[in-house]
Amino acid sequence: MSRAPVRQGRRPVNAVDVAELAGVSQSAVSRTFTPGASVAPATREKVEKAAKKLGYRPNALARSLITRRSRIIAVVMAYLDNQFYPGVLEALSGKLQALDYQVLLFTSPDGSLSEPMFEQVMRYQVDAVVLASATLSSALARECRKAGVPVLLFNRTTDDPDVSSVTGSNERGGRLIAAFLAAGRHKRPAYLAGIEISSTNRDREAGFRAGLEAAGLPEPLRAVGNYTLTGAEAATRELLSLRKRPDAIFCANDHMAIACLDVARHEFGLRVPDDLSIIGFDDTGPAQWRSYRLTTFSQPLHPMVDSTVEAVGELIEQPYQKARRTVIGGDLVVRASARVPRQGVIDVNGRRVWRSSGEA
Amino acid sequence: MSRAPVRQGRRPVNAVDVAELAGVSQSAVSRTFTPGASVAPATREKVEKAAKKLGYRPNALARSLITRRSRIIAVVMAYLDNQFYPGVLEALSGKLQALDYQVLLFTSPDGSLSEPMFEQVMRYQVDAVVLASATLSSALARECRKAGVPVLLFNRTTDDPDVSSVTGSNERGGRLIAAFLAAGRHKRPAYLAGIEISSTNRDREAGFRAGLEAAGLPEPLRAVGNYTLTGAEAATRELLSLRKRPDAIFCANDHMAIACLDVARHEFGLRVPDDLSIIGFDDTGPAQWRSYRLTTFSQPLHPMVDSTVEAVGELIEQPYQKARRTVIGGDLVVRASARVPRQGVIDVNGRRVWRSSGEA
DNA sequence: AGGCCCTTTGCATGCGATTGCAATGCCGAC
DNA sequence: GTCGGCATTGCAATCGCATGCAAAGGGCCT
Repeated sequence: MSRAPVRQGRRPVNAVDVAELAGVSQSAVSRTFTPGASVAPATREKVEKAAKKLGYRPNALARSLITRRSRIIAVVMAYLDNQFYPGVLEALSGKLQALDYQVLLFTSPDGSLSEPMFEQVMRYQVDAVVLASATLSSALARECRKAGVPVLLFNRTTDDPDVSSVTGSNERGGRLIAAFLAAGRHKRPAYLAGIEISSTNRDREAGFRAGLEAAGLPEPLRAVGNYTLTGAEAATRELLSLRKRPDAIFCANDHMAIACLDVARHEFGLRVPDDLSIIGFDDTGPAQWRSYRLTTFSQPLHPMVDSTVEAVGELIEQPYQKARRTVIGGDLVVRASARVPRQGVIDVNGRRVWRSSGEA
Repeated sequence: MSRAPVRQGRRPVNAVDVAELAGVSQSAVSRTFTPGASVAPATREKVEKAAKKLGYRPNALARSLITRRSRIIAVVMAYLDNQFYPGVLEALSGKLQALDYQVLLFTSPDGSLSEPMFEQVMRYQVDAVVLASATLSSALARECRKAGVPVLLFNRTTDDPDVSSVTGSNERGGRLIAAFLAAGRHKRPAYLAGIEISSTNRDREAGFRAGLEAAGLPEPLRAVGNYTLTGAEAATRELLSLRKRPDAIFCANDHMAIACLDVARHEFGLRVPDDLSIIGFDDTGPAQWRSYRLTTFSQPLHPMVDSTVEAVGELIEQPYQKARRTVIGGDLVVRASARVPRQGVIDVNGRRVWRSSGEA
């Protein structure tokens, strides 16, 4: 067996090499690899043959230098242990790839886009930045605008009115959950909060409180889980150790709801939903697992991602248009972790969903 | 409030602009942004002030063009719903970022590196390719070598002796699990297979069979789950519907073990581990959740990722060295999904771990 | 004061492509 | 036969930065 031919430290082949072999100019080579450029079929054929022979591939970096378009999108993520985000990442990456965009991934331990990380993002001339699960200081938002790089917030918003975002219906979800609990004759609701300053937490809680008040229920008991498993466990213990414990806990996301449910069942020996109702948010994979069967408000992955990709495309074409804030609808998916009201549960595409009487 | 200044479609600032403002040459600007270059402190200061004023950032793409190093690593992934991989991705990305490498993410629906995707990878001049959860045809491996791009297989191997890889101890893990089941007096073992052609599945099964034989147990019953949730559910139903059902199932990964456990408990009403022992592989997050408490063989994330990063670094420095195949050790972590032998369970850093008598 | 050496600086070139412009060639029409 | 027009093609400039080389500057020693 002979070893495969190896280009040991040699200069990689470029358009000039191909041009020489094909007996044409370097421009011709460039044009055969540029969709829509003017090349005679015969020329194109010669070039393609030479290119294949030499193993030539256009250098995307050099191209970006001159076109000022890298076709790279920066995606900033954290909390990949919350199943919601791997799903987002997979969908986002797949859809961007289909449009011939590449994803440059940045992960941030604490969920914030740090200054040095931001600097790297900018150096790579990305065409846009998608921030999922990362807080963006308004200083950095301004930096981006200054540099002409569109930014899109995924699953969070900010006060800055010039920053576009795509989110689920956090406020409405919280409100609906309150109504659902009220309809299920719960008396002592609790809220298990995520990261206090996050917009998702703020909006879900605001909706929940508004809904409780509208239903004539008391203010919720409250503990903070910071969107982490251990945080949620501790918060659950706190709530369930109360003299008068809650009969329902709305957890600000599924990730925490799972921890909450496990603690309730296995540490406190409670039956769910007989002794305690637990509701989540997101409808991630594990929410559907047989051991949990969470009742939860869904954030539909694909619509959210589709909308994100669309918005990114528009922002790249027209960087300075008005910010667009897209809110994607969701449903209160009824499974087995919360007591079910007598009325309002309907069937939608094989899923059980709850609609309050006030809604269509 | 005045709007932030916006560089509407204007040329971004480059090193020449900075040089002019600072009253130095463009080379000086380049040097102050190149670690280790020779610049007088006074010059550096002038340049830095000018750069800050103009909001200058070096163009990494232009730099790559000349240095022939993009500092971009392509990472190819699939199956992000198996929690093992998001963890890998997060760790890998974090560690590469710390070394000033960027991650260009490619996701592949079916886990294989397709031809057009490969083409994109190559066009972006990545310094190396890490394939996790993707099969690499040996044709493509040869292409990479030809182009001088190092490839590293994560959690899989290939027959090609020239391709480096980092894996867990699949064979040993399978063998140890067999010994563990034998020590626990199980009589009818079963194997729930992953993707048949994957190296992980092959090695785990080979080890398992060897171990069973060594222990004098019969060949395992067998069904295929293809590393998917629904596949594993179906496979479990198949196994548990057998006239003489198994008393232990080794699932080729945790992802499937969870589906297996749920089906056993909730569809067949079996008590685990009293009626049936279930063992997984990977020790991912959900394996530790209270509802599952899987006994499983661990693939230690950080050692595996560290080794990967190290190997990538070496391959970039010395692309044509001999392939290195690293195998990272793991432990049989004892939790509650399998009957525990009387002997051999010891405590390691607060984790219960099983050691066969044949081992150190 | 002169010479030597080391540090710092600028000049100029090149990395691999895209693209406006002008030149070329070929075609049919008159 | 000549010319207009269109499709192709090549030339050359350009994108933003790195870097070899030579020149300049400064400090120190004799």
